[in-house]
Amino acid sequence: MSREKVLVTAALPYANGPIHLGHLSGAYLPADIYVRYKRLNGDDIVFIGGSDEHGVPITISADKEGVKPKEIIDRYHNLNKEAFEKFGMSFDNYSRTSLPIHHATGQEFFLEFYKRNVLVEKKSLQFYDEKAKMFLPDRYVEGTCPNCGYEEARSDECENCGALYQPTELKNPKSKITGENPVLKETSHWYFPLGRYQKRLEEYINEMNRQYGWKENVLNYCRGWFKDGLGDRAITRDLDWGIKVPLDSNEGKVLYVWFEAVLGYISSTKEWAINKGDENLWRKYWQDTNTKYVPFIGKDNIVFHSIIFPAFLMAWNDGEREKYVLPQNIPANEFLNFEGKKFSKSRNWGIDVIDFLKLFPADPLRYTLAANLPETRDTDFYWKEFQLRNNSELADILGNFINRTLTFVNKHFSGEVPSKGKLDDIDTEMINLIAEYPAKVSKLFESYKIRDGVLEAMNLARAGNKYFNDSEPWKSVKQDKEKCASTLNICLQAIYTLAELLSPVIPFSSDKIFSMLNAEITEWHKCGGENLVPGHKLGKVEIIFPKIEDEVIEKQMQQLNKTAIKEEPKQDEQITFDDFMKVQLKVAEVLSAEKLEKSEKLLKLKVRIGNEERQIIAGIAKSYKPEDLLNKKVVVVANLKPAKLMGMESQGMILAAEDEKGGLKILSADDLVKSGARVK
RNA sequence: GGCGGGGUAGCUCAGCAGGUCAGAGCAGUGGAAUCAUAAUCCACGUGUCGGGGGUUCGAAUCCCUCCCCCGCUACCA
Repeated sequence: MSREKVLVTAALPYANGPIHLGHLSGAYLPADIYVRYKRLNGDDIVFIGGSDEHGVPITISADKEGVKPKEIIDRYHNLNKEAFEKFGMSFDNYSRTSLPIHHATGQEFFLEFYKRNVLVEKKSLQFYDEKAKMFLPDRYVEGTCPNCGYEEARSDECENCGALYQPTELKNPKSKITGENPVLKETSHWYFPLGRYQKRLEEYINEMNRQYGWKENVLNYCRGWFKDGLGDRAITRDLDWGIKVPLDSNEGKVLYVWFEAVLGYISSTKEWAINKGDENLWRKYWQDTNTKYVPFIGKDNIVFHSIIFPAFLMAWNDGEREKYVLPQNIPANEFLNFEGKKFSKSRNWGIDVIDFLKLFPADPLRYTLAANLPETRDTDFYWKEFQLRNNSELADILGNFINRTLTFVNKHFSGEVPSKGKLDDIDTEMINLIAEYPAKVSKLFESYKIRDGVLEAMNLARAGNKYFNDSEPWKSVKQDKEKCASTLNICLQAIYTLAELLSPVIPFSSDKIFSMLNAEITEWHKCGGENLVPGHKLGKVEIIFPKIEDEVIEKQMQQLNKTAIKEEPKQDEQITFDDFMKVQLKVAEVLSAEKLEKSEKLLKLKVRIGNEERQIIAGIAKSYKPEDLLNKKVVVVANLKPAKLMGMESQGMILAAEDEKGGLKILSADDLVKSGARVK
């Protein structure tokens, strides 16, 4: 196969928290295995990563801790970089989007689009803090909810009653920064017109899929987006933290993080080129149609890499300047869950990479994750499975095969590779089998079936054990030393092959195996041949994969359950009489009812509770016609906080129960009961 | 409610351009062997492929419908 030029990127982790095992499974580990394999395969490959360091969540974290955003991003950038290094990620460059080179790249794209009139400008009213001299993002404004009177409501939504409204409706707005009353001021923002590229994007994806076979999950996500239709997306924000919009008239504006983060791949490659001493080297990858660009990501990132980023690059390529390559394939993975549930920082469910690697070496984790990558659907990480993969696969099958072979050679052949003599069928079959492996595993890796490739490689260790057993060298050593020598020679070659085939997966252990063999790794396609010559002196034997004891795993599981934050109380939890009496159920009489336009399910009702009249919006239009309800006596929750539905205030809730067919039946009261009577 | 993803052996998962597709690994049972980290090797699975209906000569694989789980989301009451 001819040498390929490959550009691999792995999703930029957001520098607002530590990465966990799920991130590794989604993007980083498969990317790293692929890249390590491609390097051995002799391909011209560059592997790019970095931290995504802009955006509002980071400024909020900073505010919460009373520190500058820089402190947050430095902390997590360094933490995650260290975690990646310990995990064995072999990035050629791990950059960060706060660097000048990235700011320049983001601005260059913006200006290019701006000058060529690709962008659309839209004006809107937004809160402006005159003291701080800045526009305030939604989350920086607080005020009194126009609906329920809650005093700490956000500018466009109330956390208390759930109402949504325009910022102009908010009462007593206050800036969270200065405490001053902000004024509404006109601001303009730039939008990227994704819709203009939809047709070309669809063609691009269809063509790539036709040629390279994209994954079903990726195609489905794209189809969903296309079906809804792509619209304009704002690419600027009124914020201080981020890349400045490079226009004089746009003081105080930055590029929206989603616009510039994907460009981080490009700027990180630029940084790599500079470090390499050739500042234009990055162009050789990004701006050459022969490059195979493969971004590894998790499913949450599909839209950015299959639609938005390609649209940017198309827009750029429509101009006169050097053209960029678009992704050739996007091997996005689903998610890894943890012990049956989603990773959750707030519930303290899961484990961070950095913490995991304090407890266990990287390779058993890499192998366990690789053997169960969420390539076709969500999968789970279980502590028990981790132990099992380590003990019964890495230690018992692979480790033991290596150990039994090497100790045997040490004992009977003074630690030197024995020569092959006359071969039996079983020997030639094994030699042929070994020789098939590099291509076999290669084929799977090339089609991004990383999991299958890893498991297939491990099968060679199983075959090795079988061959060893069937050949019975412990017998032949006494009766037929030549046959015994052949057996051990072949086993050693198999170990060499295994060390190489598995080196992308368990690089640290692979190095150890090579040093035990006292040999160097070779090109991928050669590793299935005879790489250890007779008489070659082997290195010192050691145990590569110690077993993990039950107690160690149990301790982790206990730890997890102890620190996990309990979920909501169960539904069958009992409540006290007082609890029940907090809910005021009253009989109400329906005075009028009408269907709400534009709503499938909602009816607007006027009811009388005693002397009081109320408006209630009820989601029962599918089961009742307005006239069915007139003068009916129904049961309502009288002290429910009002809520806004479809812009109409609902001041209560009508009790209804679902019938067998999924329709709703209202609970009605006997005619003798007076309106306003308490139900208890 | 909408959208998306799933429901296949005890467990974790493959298979899903319809015809050796009823699978792998682990666990379990029985046996062989003893070089090795008590590690290996061999043999053994009657699973309604979530339920029901349909298309077809033939469906886990296509269509319809229902049930359940997960994620995102909404005019949840």
